[in-house]
Amino acid sequence: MIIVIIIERVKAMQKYSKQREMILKSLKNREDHPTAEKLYLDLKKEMPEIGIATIYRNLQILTEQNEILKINGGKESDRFDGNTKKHFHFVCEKCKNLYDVFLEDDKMEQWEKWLENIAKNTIADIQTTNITINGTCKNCKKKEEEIK
Amino acid sequence: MIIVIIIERVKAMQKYSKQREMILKSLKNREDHPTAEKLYLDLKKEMPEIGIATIYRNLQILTEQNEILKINGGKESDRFDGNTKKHFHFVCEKCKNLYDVFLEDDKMEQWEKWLENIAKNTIADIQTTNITINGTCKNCKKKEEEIK
DNA sequence: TTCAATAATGATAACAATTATCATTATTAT
DNA sequence: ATAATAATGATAATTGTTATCATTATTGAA
Repeated sequence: MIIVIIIERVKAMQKYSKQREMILKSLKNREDHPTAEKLYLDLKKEMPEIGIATIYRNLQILTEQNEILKINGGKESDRFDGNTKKHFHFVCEKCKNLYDVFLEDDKMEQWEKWLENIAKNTIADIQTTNITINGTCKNCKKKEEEIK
Repeated sequence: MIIVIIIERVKAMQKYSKQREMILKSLKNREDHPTAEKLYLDLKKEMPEIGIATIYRNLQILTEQNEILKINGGKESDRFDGNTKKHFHFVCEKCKNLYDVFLEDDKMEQWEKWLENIAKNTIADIQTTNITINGTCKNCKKKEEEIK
C-alpha cells in the first residue's frame, strides 16, 4: 500500500491586530504619502510601544491586499498612499516632493485603453499599473529660472 | 579694510578615463538593462582591476550627463539603459523582468502633449519624464492561469 | 618632456532602508 | 479555559549604494 501525503502550503489565516488597524486607519485619514519611518514616528505618539518592524510588516501586508498603495521611492524611502483610487504620482527630482496627479475618470479610462493597446503590441499584459512621473515641480523650476 | 573673498564652487573639469569610456561603450552596445553589479562582472572580464565603486561613480556621472538612463529599481537594484531615445519601461512584478516599450514617434509626441496638459492642470511642470509601468508580463500571466 | 595640479581610481568602511530572526504576547476557534 | 498559531517588538542581518582616502592617471603649461 502506498500512502501519499500532500502537504500544501496554505496561506496563513490572518488575525486581527490593533497595530495593523491603526496603520490602515492612519493612511486612510491623511492626504500625504508618508514613509514607513514617518508613519512610525506619528503612530508612536498614540502607541509608544509600537515597533518599526511592525510598521514595515503591515505596510507590506496591506499593500499585498491592495488596501494601500506602495510608491517606489528609489534611492529615497518608499512612500505609502491610503488612496487606492487610480491616479499617478509626480515626484520632483529637485525637492523630492511627491504630488498626486488625479485624472478625470474618462481621461483615466482613455489612458488605460491606450496602455492596453501598447501592451497588446508589445510584450506585456498590464494588469495593475503604478505610474510615477519624474520631473521638476513648478516651485523648483521657478527657483532655477531666478538664478539664471 | 575689509576683504571679501568669494569662493565659488566651480564644476570640476572632467578628465578622460578608460573606465568611463568602457562603461559607456558597453551600455551603448547592449540591448539589455544591466544592474551596476552585472556590468561590473561583465567589464571585469576585459579589465580585471576595475572596482565596483568606479562602476557606480561613472554610472552616476553618465546619468547626470544624460548619456545613459537610470531606471529606478526600487527594492531591486537600479538598472541602466544606454538607449536614451524616449521610451517606457515595463517591469513585471512577478519575474522582475524589464521590458522596453517603444512607441511610434507620433504616439510618443501625443503622450507628451497629454502629459504636458495634465501638468498644466496640476502642480507640476514636467521636464524630463521617466515612466515605468508595473504589471504582470505575458509569461507570468500564462503561468498563473495554468495553475487555476 | 617634464612638471605641477587635480580628477579618477580601487579598496574598503560606512550608511540607510528594509527584512529576517526569535522569544514573547495576543487573537481565535473549539 | 485551552491550545494553536499569528502578530509583535527588539534587534541582528542584509543589500544596494555612497563616502573616504591613499595612489595613479590625465592634462595644460613651462
